[in-house]
Amino acid sequence: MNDVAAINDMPAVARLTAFTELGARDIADLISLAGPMRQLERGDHLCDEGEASLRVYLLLEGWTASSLSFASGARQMLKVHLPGDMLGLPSLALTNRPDSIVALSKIVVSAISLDALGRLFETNARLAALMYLISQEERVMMIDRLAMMGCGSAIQRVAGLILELHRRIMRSEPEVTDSFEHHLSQHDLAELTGITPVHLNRTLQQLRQDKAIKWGRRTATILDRDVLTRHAGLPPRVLNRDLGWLPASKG
Amino acid sequence: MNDVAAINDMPAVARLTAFTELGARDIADLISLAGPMRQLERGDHLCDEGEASLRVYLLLEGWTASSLSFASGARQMLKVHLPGDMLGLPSLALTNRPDSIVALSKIVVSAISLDALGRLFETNARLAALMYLISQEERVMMIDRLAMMGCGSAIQRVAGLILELHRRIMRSEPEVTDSFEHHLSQHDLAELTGITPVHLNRTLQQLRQDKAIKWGRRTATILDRDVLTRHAGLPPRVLNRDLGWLPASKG
DNA sequence: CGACTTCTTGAGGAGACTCAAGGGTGGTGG
DNA sequence: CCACCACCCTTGAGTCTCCTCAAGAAGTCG
Repeated sequence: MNDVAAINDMPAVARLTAFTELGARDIADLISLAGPMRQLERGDHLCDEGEASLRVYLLLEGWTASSLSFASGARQMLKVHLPGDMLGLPSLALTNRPDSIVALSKIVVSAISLDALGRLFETNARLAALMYLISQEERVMMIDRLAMMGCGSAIQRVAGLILELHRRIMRSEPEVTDSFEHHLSQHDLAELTGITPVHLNRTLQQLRQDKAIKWGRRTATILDRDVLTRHAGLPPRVLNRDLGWLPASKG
Repeated sequence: MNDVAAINDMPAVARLTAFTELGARDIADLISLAGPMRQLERGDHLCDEGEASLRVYLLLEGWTASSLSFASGARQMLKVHLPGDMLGLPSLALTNRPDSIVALSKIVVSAISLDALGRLFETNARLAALMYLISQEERVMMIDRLAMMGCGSAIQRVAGLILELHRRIMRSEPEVTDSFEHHLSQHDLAELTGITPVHLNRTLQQLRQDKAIKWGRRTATILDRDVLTRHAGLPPRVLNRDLGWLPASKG
């Protein structure tokens, strides 16, 4: 079982164990979710807005982004997904997907059938509750981004975004310290922060001049986290590991 | 049991049946979640950001809003909650609440203990999956608002917000058509849309001049939904009722 | 009636946008 | 290996939306 080996040491498991320990049975149930794998290249669309929402994916390798288009043609990039993230969950609630999912690098995803998801709720309440928690964590990330979009100057948005990215990357790749590889063009950053590419460029340069970051085409470095944090203006979010209310593990 | 009667015909149930039918057992399990009730007046804080997140609430009557403050002192209002909404769920994932919850009118809430929530996942997989779905629906609403904050002009944001509010109110109060009661000052609207009160006022007047809406202190009327929709630039979201994958109801 | 909050209106300024053009960088094919 | 092309980044100048500051009108409550 190549798939199992691939998933076992994967960020998808780490995403859950960030909250609490998993038993062998839990990990087995989690792995059993994963269906057929699929590879895509940078720029490929995994799915498009408006489509029926029949499937959910687990991102195994690479980066993707979900984005949304307005009638006017404007596009807003909603979120960058890193390995271990589930893709397309919000669509479950709707008849048609609200967003498109595009590969930002070469990626590997595993399709998850809705039936498998339904079965998980029946057979493993602890995992189900953990997935619920992850949904709430996603909501918190949206909350922070929404707040930065509403209140924030360009520099605040960019600083906040970089900090969030760095935090998430560090969680899935413990060897990463202040430097990390990324797959975002300045155009992508602009769509994520809701400012124009031109102005994003000037904003990045201001952060470079402040010696807060280095931002290269593929590598970014955080030079002064304090300056960034001060710009962002939000406290760091600490995951709750005090989860006595969760259903007990079955082993 | 006064509480039961109060909850039985409540928007909280409607929120779930918007997706699928519930059995008597499901409704009973849902009602058993509800703990002690609490009343607050407009302006009261149900909970404050930074606090430990020990409890979740179900909003039974009235309107609340969750908001978040920056180090700079700026405040962003994240969401308006209507009767039937659960309050404080995102906090479950964190040690400290990211947002404050404030009453926008006289409200009645019911506290839900985390233990009761955990038990629900063990005893009623269908309800658990439905609550998961509602979380995804909430994420979609955040997605739309995030997009409007990123791409949108002031008028676009305001139009989108009013449409969203109206849609949600109509769902919980079927007798409402184009006019509805609200509990939002212009200052609140400004914090929700991320623009200044002064500019919000001018934006409202523009919408009034276009004969798109009436916006009074307590009553709003949608005069021309098409104009609003065109301004908002997003398609309406239709809930998915094709949910064969959900665990079966136990009766 | 008076004190308060909320809404409205005006004028000037700043941040972000648009349009436009020039310079790097990486990839492809001859 | 070099030439070419496409894409991405960078920089400049002018404009517009939205913000800030400030004061006045209108509605609300005791």
